[in-house]
Amino acid sequence: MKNKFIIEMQSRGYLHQCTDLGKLEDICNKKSISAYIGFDCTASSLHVGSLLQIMILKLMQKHGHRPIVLLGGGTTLIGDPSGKDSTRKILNQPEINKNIKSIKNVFNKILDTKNKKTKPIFVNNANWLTKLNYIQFLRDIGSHFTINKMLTFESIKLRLEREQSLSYMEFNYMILQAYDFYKLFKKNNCILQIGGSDQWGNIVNGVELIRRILQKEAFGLTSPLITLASGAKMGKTEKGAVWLNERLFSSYDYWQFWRNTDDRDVKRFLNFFTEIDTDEINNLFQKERNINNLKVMLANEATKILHGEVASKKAEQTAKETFQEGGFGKELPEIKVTLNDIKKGINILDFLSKNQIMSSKSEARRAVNSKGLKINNVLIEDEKKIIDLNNFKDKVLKLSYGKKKHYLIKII
RNA sequence: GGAGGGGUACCAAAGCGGUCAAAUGGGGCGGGCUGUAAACCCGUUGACUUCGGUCUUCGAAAGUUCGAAUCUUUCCCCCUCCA
Repeated sequence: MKNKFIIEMQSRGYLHQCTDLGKLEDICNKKSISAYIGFDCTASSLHVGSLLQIMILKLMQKHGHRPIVLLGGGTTLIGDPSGKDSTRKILNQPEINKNIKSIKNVFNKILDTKNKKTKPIFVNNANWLTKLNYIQFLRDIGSHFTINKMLTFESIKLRLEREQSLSYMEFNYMILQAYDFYKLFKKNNCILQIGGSDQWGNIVNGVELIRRILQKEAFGLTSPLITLASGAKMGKTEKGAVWLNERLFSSYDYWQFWRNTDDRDVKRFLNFFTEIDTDEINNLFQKERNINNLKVMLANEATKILHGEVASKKAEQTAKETFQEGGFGKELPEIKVTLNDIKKGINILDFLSKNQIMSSKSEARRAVNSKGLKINNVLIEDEKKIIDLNNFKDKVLKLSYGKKKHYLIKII
């Protein structure tokens, strides 16, 4: 029997594979379930690459199910070999704990933490993994895995085929992930693990472990790998990776990231990254002639979900002022300078390289020579240009590099 | 353990004594066109510069030479084949 949650998973394009979709639907129809997704804690923030997973958790909540967010404090100590050509940098526990704390903020922003019934549960697998007894673990869990089978998994096979070294430590990752699922199944009655399509093998292992040890059925479900129309990896901008933490990637830049979506990706992204109804999205595409309006909508909605309505509005307003009116949008990145420095006058090249707008004076020089730099919308053609008080209006100056990068230089 | 091949800029890959800050392609960045899109076209892509040049780079170190990415030695790493 069809289930609303699963139907929406499908219509939004979140669903790639499931161990037993029919049965899962039956269960979802009868009761609300708990499902978990594990997240890697190698950085102090997740980036848009993880956003799809988080949106799935959000969708669960919408349909009355409870998400469990596993912050892999334990597994990050090992490093998942899936989709990696080489061993990852190994972090120590204090670093990981710091990352977990920082990453948690994002979930609290995106997910609904008010509704008691669907409030997310945060777990850290370091709590059980670091306490394991090696011999006991080998006997209880290790005995259920055969090397023969493990060698057939894509993540392992690939590394072996390419003759890239795979340490015994990494080889154990999938067992640990399977154990996580087993643990959560027992402890939190979590019957479903969700992940990206690259996690399929790891997830299935967990499902099988639960069946072997407990003779109970658990489910696995994966989301598709997001590919960009251009073929590039999602989540790169001229400012680097698109982080979800505001401290690393401002809400204005985040808005811009979505605003700059390729035409061909807009529809999919509206489904993936906003809560607009799928039918409504189809409708919009029929009615709206100007796809740019839909990009603005995408940017507004996506930013709202992560950074809130106020930030989203501000970003939209700034974009309008900056791009349509050529003005000074309030949310543009700010660079502060002292009145004294400006009175003395500062060479444009020195200014650019000292404030990290450019990585070197040579780069700054190139920018000027290729007509890429503007002050207050006026092209700078002389690399000897001195910035002084005359360039400021009300203590503010707008510096533009290319068409998309704008900065407000403020005198403090 | 034996035999061979190789490590060059963000990536791939040429160069194999001077004309090499290093061909070419991809990527990045800037410009043009446009719609803050795509495609396409042009430019650019080590640092510093008084724009004359100067300095640091071709796995690491030492050496040969007027001169080395290019030759020699040692070391480190990777790959292929044999055991």
